[in-house]
Amino acid sequence: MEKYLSQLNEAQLAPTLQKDGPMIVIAGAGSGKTRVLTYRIAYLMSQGVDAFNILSLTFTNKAAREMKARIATIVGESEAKNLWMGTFHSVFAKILRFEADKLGYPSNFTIYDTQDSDRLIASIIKEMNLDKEIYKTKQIRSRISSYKNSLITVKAYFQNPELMEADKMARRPRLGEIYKNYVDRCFKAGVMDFDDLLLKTNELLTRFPEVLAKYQDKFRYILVDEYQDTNHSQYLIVRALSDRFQNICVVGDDAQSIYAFRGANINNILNFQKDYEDVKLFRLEQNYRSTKNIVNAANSIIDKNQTKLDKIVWTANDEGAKIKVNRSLTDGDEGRFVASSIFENKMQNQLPNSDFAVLYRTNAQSRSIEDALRKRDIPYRIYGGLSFYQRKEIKDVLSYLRLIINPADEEALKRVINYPTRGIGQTTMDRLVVAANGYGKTIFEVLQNIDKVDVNINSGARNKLRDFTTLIESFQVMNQTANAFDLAEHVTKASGLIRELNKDSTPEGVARMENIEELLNGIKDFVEGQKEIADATASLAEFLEDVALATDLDADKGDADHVALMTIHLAKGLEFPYVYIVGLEEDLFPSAMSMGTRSELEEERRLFYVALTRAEKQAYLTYALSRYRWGKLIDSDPSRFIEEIDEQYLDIITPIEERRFNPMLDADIFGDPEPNKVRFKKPVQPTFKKKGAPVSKVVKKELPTSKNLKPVSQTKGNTNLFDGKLAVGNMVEHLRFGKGEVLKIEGAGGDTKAEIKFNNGGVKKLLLRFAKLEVIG
DNA sequence: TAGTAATCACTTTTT
DNA sequence: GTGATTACTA
Repeated sequence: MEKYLSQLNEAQLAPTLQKDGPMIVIAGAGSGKTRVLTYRIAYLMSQGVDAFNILSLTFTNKAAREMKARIATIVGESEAKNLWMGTFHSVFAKILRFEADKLGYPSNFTIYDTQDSDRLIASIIKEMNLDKEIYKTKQIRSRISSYKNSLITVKAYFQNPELMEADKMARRPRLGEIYKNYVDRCFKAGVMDFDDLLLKTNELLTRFPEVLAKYQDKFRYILVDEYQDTNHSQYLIVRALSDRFQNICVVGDDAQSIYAFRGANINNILNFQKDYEDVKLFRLEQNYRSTKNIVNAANSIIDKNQTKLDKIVWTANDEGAKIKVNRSLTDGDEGRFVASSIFENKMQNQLPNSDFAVLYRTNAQSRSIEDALRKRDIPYRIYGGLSFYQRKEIKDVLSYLRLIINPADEEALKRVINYPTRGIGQTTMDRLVVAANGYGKTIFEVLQNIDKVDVNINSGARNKLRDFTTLIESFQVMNQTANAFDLAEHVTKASGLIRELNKDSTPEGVARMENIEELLNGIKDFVEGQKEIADATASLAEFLEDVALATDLDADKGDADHVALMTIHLAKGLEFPYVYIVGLEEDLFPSAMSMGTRSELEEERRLFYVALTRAEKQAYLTYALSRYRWGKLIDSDPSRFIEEIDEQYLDIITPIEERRFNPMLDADIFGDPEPNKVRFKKPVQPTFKKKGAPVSKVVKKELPTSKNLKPVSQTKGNTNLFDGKLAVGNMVEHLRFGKGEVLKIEGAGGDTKAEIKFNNGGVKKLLLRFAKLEVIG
């Protein structure tokens, strides 16, 4: 232990050795807080505290795993294993599973993700015959979510005239009813959503004093990381559990509070000292991560915020290079700048790809960066966005598995009952829902008694329903004996999922197939790791829980060498030698939706602070003068955040100036006489004739108004794919090159080349890649 | 009911 | 620029 403690500086050592009592560590960015947490836990154990009595709540499961591994090297694997470590959601899901019967839930409850919640809310709104223009699913979901996070139950809602009045004013008087129906349906389905995992934990701890006492006694030492991002519900859990022994250690940085939108309450950290008696306060202010330039620049930004704790972050590191600021014409140029800059830095300094990260405000921004990196053959990985487990094909498999574990799971059932198609249509489904609601039973129970219940379903459909029920029941039988992997593999085959996917030989279809294989491999790994657990049901349920609560970062195997692309939110807690913060434009960052109030803007500013402090050696800030947003080219101004940085830390590659028409900069690369006008205000949706027409037959048609082309398939939304790849519909807006004639098309698939003669006389050679066109000649 | 085409809704961030 | 939903047709 001694030799580890000697690695800490004085400021880090003090909180590490503070064994008992309430304490708060205000830890500036890059000040080694993870190290303090890790060593503090190891120290506690060396002082005789039993690992079983320590609860450590982290922000991601990955962080928990890494910390645990580190502790294991100090105190030994077998002891470290006994620590309770993980996110709030995963730790309390485990406890809830154990105590489920007290709250009337089955211990095999399944978890609804946001998409499941949305679908359920949408169907409730439909069943209630409400106007979906007024009752917007996502808005309703977010209302319900914030009620839950503030511990406003349905009952509390109806006892609170103010809330009801507020919803009435918002023209949604029946929101309470939707809330009630939603909660009832989840309960009946034996399902919890993300917020329930916290809400129900609170309910458990308040309603059952003996349960509270049990866990208070168990978790004698509690540590909470990223305390600035806890919401009210989490706050109450921590308070309740730590109430008896008061051995509570919270770590955080108010300057990095960036989750207010999901209910995080910055006051939790600001007021911690008022919540407990004799709170010891520690500050970690020395930054070990970044250069002086970066640290000072970051300080100069956060200074603009009014709400903050006193803290001076400093560093003894080198001065370092100034922060480079780059302006581009378009988002495409911005991507190319980032890619070539990464390329140059890599070459000059012989660096691995993993030294680089590109951070952005919104997931949608990844595309232009991706395209540019791909062109330069720089390996990258996108984190977040649509995570692996949210992909359609994966959710389909998981839904089968969920249904096996918990046949009451309504959303899982709705998802798979007719996929692959079995002739069970919307009408049948609607009647089943009506029957289930009428009998107060779950849909699956209705299915199991389909011959005894009174439903208006003809015998053909009945047979199909019976087949489906039998199929699921056979899976359930298999689940009694088989392990999760064998079962899952059997399910993908017996359900017809594999057959369905095999029909699709497009690259996307193949990718979906590979994803399923990857999922099966994941289950296999999980099973191997769970060998000691005899109960197969428990292990499948546990796998599903892990999956439901996994973050995209958790899935990172960390082996491949790639550039990381992610939102700033996801980058919290990470660090990279080279960081590119892109899209620094007004309305994008700060987001147009967060400029209404000072507190919103301050949160955006903290977000920028987080982004900048990820960089160790060099930071780049980039912005574009115009950018494609929701398919249209939009002009943009540089972000105010760039100007807020003290100039002395910046190296402006391109001057910051207001966006004005500038013939030098704005000259249209396609020779468009009216460069500032978007030619086609509304994209013309070409309609096509004759399916599967060979390329050679149709290339002479006029773009984009041609009525004579026929897309081979519509694989995604309104992207009309022509002969696999040519996106005629997109071409109109994307290149705004006006009408023209296709002279020649060479090749097919991802590398199709097309030569197009435009009506203004120009001839361009285009490369079609990933349903996008790029000018190559 | 299944399959295809058109339209909608989204873009703030996530457990 | 795209996935999801809805509308239409066979």
